[in-house]
Amino acid sequence: MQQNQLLARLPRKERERILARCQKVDLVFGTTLCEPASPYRHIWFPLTGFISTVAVMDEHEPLEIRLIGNEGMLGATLALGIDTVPLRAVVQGSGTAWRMSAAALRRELRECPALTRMLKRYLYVLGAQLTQSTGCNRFHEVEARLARWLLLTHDRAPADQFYLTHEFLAGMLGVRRSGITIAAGALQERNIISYSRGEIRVLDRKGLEARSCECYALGEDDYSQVFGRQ
Amino acid sequence: MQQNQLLARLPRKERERILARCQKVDLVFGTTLCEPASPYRHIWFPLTGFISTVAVMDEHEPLEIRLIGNEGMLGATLALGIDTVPLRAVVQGSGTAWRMSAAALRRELRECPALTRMLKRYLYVLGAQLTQSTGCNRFHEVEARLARWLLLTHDRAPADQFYLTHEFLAGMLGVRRSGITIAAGALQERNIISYSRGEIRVLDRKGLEARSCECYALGEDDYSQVFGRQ
DNA sequence: TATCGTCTGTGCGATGGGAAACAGAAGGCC
DNA sequence: GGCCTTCTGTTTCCCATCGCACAGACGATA
Repeated sequence: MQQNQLLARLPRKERERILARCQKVDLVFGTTLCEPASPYRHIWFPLTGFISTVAVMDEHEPLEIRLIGNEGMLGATLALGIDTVPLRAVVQGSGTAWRMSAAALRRELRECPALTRMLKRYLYVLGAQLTQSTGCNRFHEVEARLARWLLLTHDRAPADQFYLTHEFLAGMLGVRRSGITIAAGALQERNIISYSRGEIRVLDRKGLEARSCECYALGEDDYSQVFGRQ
Repeated sequence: MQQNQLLARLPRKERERILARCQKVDLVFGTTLCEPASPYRHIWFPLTGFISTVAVMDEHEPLEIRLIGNEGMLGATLALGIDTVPLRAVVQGSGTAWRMSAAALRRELRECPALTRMLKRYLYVLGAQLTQSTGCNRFHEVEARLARWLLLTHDRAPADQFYLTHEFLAGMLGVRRSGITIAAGALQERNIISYSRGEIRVLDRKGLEARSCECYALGEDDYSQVFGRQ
């Protein structure tokens, strides 16, 4: 089983120390892990599951802000010394994760500089990706944004296939359900994906990259520039 | 002249220590202070001037990400241990600022926990506001976003009047120039603002707040919840 | 006073997407 | 097999905004 990539980048000693404070838990699709404005109780390092954070807007469906898979973690803002959850977090793909209490994380942040350093770098990348998304939401069309989003999901999912209804995708991207039907239909037409009743399968990863906006690639670059390739 | 609000929140001793490392400089409208991907050479705490950070997008005018006035600073990401400038920064309103070398900031971050603590809080607020903007760009209409943007500018400008052409505003909000003409015309119609050849005057602050989307108020709330009122 | 550049007002067709509704298709359940 | 729910395909109408173009207005400068 693949390790969480943030933990994998810690020196062995620190990693073991952190893992000793973690429990392995199941992430169950649809579970809400935390609600904004409440204090963090736990933080998560996904392994095979993945989590989505969403902004709850007045008069709109919640809008997806980012996806967290084994490349990242939920709860990094604790490293800023503020305990309040900024966004709702919901399990997007079932699987496993390491979970740690917020109190333990705070303790480890005090005593483990390598962890602090890593979380700070991660926060920098988050900021960059958030910025990217701001522009993406403003300028890019549904099909390109859908392609980007499917790529992000594909990277984090353990298989080429995952469960996502049009309705759900529409909520995430902040567009109409039928807008997704059109865009997804166009991708299916080109044999880039196939889907049926929520089961989406990525057939042509390169094709998906070609139909996506540049925001996908730029976000990946940000991550690997800060953390180094693999 | 009013102090920078972040510095004002430091304990007196630390503040004086920081100020001893700063020079007072003029911010000149239109000057580019830093370009993305280069290392920070200086950081700025605006006093009467204000700075805008913009994301440079392929195939689009740069999109404004945030405005920095005396409530904030440029260069906070240095507290994350990464020296690279994430966004282009341009002077938006002439005035003054405290400027400090990046090297001095790094030194002070090591030796002054109160400064570190403050910058981390500030970064948290930035993240929250960035999130807000993502949704705002996605859902809200030009007039509401314009009103929000004028409020942000009004808060940071030393007077009720400032220089902003429609062309410029259009670039900031990522819309057509004539879209601004329409929206600004509607605000002028209601005697909320007046303008002529780039000189915009806020006549009715409350009215502007009423026409703005909720994002303005939410962003202010984030700031004051983290830092406390006044 | 004449000229020029900048800034603003306005009008046109085109378009991506929003809102709502409905029909068909595929599974699950009895 | 029959029924119901969920998911998807599609249509119609509508609107905000785009892209573009052009005209008017104002200020500066000669």
